[in-house]
Amino acid sequence: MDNSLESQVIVPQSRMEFVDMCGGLAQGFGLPRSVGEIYGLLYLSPSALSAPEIGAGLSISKGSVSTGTRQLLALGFIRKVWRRNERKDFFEAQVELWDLLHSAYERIVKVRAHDAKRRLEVVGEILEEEKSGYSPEEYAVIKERLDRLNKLRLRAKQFMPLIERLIK
Amino acid sequence: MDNSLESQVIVPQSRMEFVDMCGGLAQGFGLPRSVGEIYGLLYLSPSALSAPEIGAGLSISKGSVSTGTRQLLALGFIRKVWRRNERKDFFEAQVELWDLLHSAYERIVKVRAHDAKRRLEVVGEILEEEKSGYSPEEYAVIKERLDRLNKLRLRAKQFMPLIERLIK
DNA sequence: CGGTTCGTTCAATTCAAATTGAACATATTA
DNA sequence: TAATATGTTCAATTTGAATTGAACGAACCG
Repeated sequence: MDNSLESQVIVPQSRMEFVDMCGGLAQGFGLPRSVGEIYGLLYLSPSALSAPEIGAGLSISKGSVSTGTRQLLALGFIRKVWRRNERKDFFEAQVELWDLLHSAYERIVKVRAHDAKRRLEVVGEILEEEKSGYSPEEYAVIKERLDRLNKLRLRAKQFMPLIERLIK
Repeated sequence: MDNSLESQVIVPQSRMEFVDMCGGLAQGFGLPRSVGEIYGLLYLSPSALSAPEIGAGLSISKGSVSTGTRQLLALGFIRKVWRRNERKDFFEAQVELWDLLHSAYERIVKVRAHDAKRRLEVVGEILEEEKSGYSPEEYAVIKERLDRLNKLRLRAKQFMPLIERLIK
C-alpha cells in the first residue's frame, strides 16, 4: 500500500528553500548534502518528524535517512523524541545552534591544529635525516620555510584563547 | 624522447610528506587535492619550478598542472616568474601565508555571510506568502525559528570586526 | 619551412563519496 | 501465527568532481 501518510507529505516552498540552503551549507562544511537537508527540514518543523516522514519530505531513501540521522545525532544537531504508543522514532532539531557551533569549533579547529603540528614535526624530522642530500643553501631555504610555518602556527595558536573567549 | 630533465625529477621524502599534508589541507578547504600538492611542492622548493617539473615531481598530468597553477595564481598563492632565455613558465610560492589567509577570510567568510543573509530573507518572504497555509501555531513556531537564526547571524556579525582586528 | 616543446582547453575517463535498495532483524498488531 | 511496519547495514549503483590525455595553437630552433 502506498497511500500511507508519509507518501503524501508535501513540504511548503519556504521550508524547501531553507532545506536547500542547509544542504548547501552542509556541503560547504564537507558533510553530505542530505545531512544538511534533514537538519533544515527538522529545524523549521513545528513538530518532531518520523524517519519515514523525513524520507518522504525530502524524497530520499530509508537508508539515507537512517545514516543521516545517525550522523546528526552523533554531532548533537538533532534529538530523538519518544511518543507514547508510537513505535517509530521521531526526531527534532536542536535549536541552540550557538552551543553546537561552539563545540564544533572545539572538535574541528583544535584537532586540525593539533595534527598540523604533528605532521610538521614529522616533516622536520625526515628533513634532518635527509640533510646530507641537500646542498647547504637548499637546506637553509627549506629550513627557513618550515620555521616560517611554525611561526604562523604559533601566531594562530595565540589567538585561539582570545577567540574562544569571544564566542563563549 | 623521454630522457628529458623532468622525467628524472625525484622529490625527497620530507618534501613529499609535506606535499601530502598540503594536499589533505586543500581537501579540507574544499579544493582539489592536487592544488594543495602543487602549492606544497613549490613552498618547500629552493628554486622556482617549471610546469613540466611540477607534473613530473607530483606525477600528475600537464592538464592538472595547468588548471592547478591557474587556480593558485587566481588565489594569489603562487606567482609566475620569468627566467631570461627560457620560454617555460616558472612558478614560486607566495610565502607570506598570513596575508593570504587574511584575504581568503575576507573572500570566503564575508561572501558566505552575505548570501546566508540573502537566502534567509528569501525564505522569510516566501513564508509570508504562504502564511495562510499554516495554522497560527505552526506559523508562530516557524517564525520564531527564523528569528533565532537571524539573531545568531547578527551575533556572529558583531564579532567579525573584532576578529578582523585580531588578525590584521 | 618541418620538428620540437610548451601551455591551454575540453571531452572522456576515473575515482571517491553519497545514495539507493535489498536483505535482514526487531517490534506490533490482529 | 501470519502480516505489516520500522530501522539498520552493506553491496551495488549513481553522481559529481578531479584528472587525464588528445587536439590544438603558439613560440622557438635547426
